[in-house]
Amino acid sequence: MVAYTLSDDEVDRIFKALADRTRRDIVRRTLIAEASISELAKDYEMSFAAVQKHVAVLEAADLVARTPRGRERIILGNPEAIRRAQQLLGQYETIWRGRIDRLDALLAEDPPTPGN
Amino acid sequence: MVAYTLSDDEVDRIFKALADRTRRDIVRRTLIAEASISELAKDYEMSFAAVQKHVAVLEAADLVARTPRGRERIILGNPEAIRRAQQLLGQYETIWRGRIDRLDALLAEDPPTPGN
DNA sequence: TTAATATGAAACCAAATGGTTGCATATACT
DNA sequence: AGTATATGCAACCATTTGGTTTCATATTAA
Repeated sequence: MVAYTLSDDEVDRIFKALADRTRRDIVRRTLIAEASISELAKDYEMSFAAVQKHVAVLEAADLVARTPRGRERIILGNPEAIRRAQQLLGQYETIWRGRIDRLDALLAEDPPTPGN
Repeated sequence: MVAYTLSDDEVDRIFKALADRTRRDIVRRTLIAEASISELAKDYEMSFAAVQKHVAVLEAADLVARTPRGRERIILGNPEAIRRAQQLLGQYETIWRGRIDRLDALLAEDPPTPGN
C-alpha cells in the first residue's frame, strides 16, 4: 500500500472541490459512468459555463479527468483521489486513537494521591 | 453500525471547514488534546480573532466542540464528525466499484458480433 | 478594587467563489 | 458550404471568505 503525501495546497483543493453539492454530484455521476460536459450540464439548473467551471475545479483537484473525444470533453471520476482524501481523514482517526490510548494510560497509573 | 444521513448543507459545511490548512491543524491538535482558543492562537501567524473565526467554522461543522471553563473556551476535536466524512467518501468508493462491476459484466458477455 | 487575560462581536477590506452573458473556435451534420 | 453543437474563455457581478482592528464584557489574579 503506497502512502501518498499530499501537499497542503493539494488537500485544500480536494476538500474545497468537495465542498459544493453540484461538484459532489458530478463526481458521483462520473464515477458511475463517463459523461460529456454538456450531458452533465443538462441536469443542473445553471448555465453550461457554470458547470464547465465546476468541472475545472474538480479537474484541478484531480477528482475527475477530462479527455477530448471529437468536439466533446469526456469527464471521468478518479477514484484514486477519493481514496487519498479518505486516507487523509483516516490519519485523523489515528491521531484521535492516540489520545484515547494516552487517556487509558493515565487511568491505568497509580490512582492520584493528595501528596502526588 | 449506524448510518448517518447528512444533509447537503451539513456536508458542505464539513468539507468547507476541512478545506483550510489552519482549520485542519486545529482539528488535528484538538484531537490530540484539548486547548483553549488563546492556546491555539499562539501558534498561528494571525490574530486571535482570526483563529476565533476558524474555530467557529469548525464548530458549525461539528468538527470540534467548545466548552466554557472559567473565562476560557476549551476546544476539543470530534472524531465522530471525521468518521462521518470518511464514510461519505467511502460511499463514492462503493459507487465506483459498481461501475467496475458493470464493466466486468459487459466484458463477460458474448463477444460483440458485427450483427449485434 | 484594579489590572490582566480570554473571549465575543462588529465594522471594514481584499480576494476568492459561484453565478451570469457574450463571443470565438472546433467539430460534426446535411 | 453552411448550420448546429460542444467547448473555451473573458468580462462582469453579488456574496462569501479570511483576514484585520477596535471595543465591550466576563473572569481571574494581585
